[in-house]
Amino acid sequence: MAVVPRRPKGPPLNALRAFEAAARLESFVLAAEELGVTAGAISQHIKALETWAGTSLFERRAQGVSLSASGRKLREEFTQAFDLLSAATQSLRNLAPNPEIHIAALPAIAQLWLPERLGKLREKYPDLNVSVTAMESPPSLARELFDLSVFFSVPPEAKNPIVLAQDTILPVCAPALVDGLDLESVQLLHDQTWQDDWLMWSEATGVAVGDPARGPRYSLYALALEEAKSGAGVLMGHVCLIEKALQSGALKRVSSQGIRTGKVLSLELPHKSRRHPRIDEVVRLLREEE
Amino acid sequence: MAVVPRRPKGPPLNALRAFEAAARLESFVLAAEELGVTAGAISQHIKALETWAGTSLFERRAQGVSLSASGRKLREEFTQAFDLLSAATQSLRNLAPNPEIHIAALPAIAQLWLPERLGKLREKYPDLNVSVTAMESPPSLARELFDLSVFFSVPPEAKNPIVLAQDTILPVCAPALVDGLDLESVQLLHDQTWQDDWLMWSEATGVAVGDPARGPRYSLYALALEEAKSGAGVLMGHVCLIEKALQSGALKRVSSQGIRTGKVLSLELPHKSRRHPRIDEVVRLLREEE
DNA sequence: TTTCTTGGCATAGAAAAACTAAGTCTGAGA
DNA sequence: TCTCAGACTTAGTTTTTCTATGCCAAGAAA
Repeated sequence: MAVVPRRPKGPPLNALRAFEAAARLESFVLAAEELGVTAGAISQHIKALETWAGTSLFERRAQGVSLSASGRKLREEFTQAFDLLSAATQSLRNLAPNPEIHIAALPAIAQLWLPERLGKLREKYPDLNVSVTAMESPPSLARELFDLSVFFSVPPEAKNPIVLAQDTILPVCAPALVDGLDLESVQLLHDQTWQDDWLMWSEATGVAVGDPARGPRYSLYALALEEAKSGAGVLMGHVCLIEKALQSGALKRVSSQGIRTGKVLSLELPHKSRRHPRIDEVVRLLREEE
Repeated sequence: MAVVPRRPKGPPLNALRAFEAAARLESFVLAAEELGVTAGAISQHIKALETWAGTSLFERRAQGVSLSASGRKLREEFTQAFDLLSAATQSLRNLAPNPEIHIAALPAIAQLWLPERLGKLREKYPDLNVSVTAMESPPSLARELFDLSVFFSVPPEAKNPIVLAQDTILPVCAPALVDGLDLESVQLLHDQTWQDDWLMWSEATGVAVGDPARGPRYSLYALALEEAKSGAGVLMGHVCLIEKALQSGALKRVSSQGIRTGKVLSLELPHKSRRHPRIDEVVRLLREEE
């Protein structure tokens, strides 16, 4: 009692941030991904915080963590605080004379859809400073420092998406393969993350394709596309991503029956108060309004 | 253009905290003190942040820094964010089974006023876990993790102070010295931070004391008090701090003319939403209501 | 003037924190 | 039963952060 220690320090800020992310996502792995570190780091942060607070924050289960009752109450407070902090940081970034425009997109979109548009953008506004980060799932724009994101989503999912295109799929292959093609026996090419494209198309059109799961899988859609161009098989093409290959004749439609997947190519922006000063120019161009 | 780097990281959180403190206090030195580090550390954080943002945040002058126009706009945002964060941290701390009660006080108060009360407190609630930190100026209770502070202040200064006592001063000395004492020639004892006590008293009472600045200075009031007890001279006594010495007879009043300094001994609490669950018991006892 | 004091800057080295990598453990589902 | 996902642990490394020191400039004081 009545010791006189040095000024008491709060817990490490990074540990608080780790807690907030883990609490919001209810997963150390997802939190780690959002913060760009390994899950082990998150685990350590949480442990440090639990030690500091003298209380346990998560209930560890073998297949994932869940917030303990006490942790749940805190989540809201911390999320609010870090949202504000993130907004302030965005303002700070926008102070710079010509701040970079950070775009987040699905790898396939980043490789196949964006480049052409960004080329035009650069032509029109040569001073803009754009960078693109590819990732599997859309970042929280309230938290991460992106100025714009382009992903596929099912419509009621996002808050205020700007719909750029419907996602329409139809099979395509190299011109050499197209004559006398038998969809029931030819190799089918798949993207890792869109494994049921073939099944969906076959069911929707009634066209028989044999085993819809046969054939090689690629971790990148752009890779599958290259393979298709060189005649490795038939790819289920997402129209908005293969426009260029169709125009140039590098790929041909195998069937004219395109179907909608129900997803849309959607563009999202952060809250108004934290938008990049020149984001409107970019959005207008991406929507092809000019 | 269109590189695909790893997930972009924001600036280090600690740098943001340093900026917030420096911006609010408009001084690296004060910010360093608040955060419990050296000024050099703050300087480095700010520089890192300025590099990250590509903009300068402070205008450096030889006798201190001032916020640049762009920095000023950000201050409010960051202060809000860190206030929230600090509140959330407080909630976290209060989750623990029996969280410590952190008291901040002026060194003199921590040494001379608190101990007796804390003794009673311990007697009445033996399970309470109290710690005391001495510091020269009152901490921001919205920011630092204190549950209660006791300082001298001039009334309109604090937001919601609980006034514990008026600050009344009068000269005291050891019993052996009191007979035939000549205030114009005896040694006067001073506390470093209350150098004008003697002048104020002399002017208010009209009693001549010779040169009011003569005699030794002590960096701690408790030290001056000990010296007075052992007969080194006459101390300007702050009544609320020397009650015990007067009661025990270790010190005698040299004059019965006490005057008010205009300051009050005041107790402050953080905002309601972040108070320690058992703070009311402590406050009641410190106010001597029970 | 000259000197002193205050507040900030730069740098090197030391200390602390954060991160990764690799292996372990556990429960769920095939 | 086997496999897998998700979390944990630990050791070692890398990165960040901090301190200590000396320096400099401008205002205050002598």
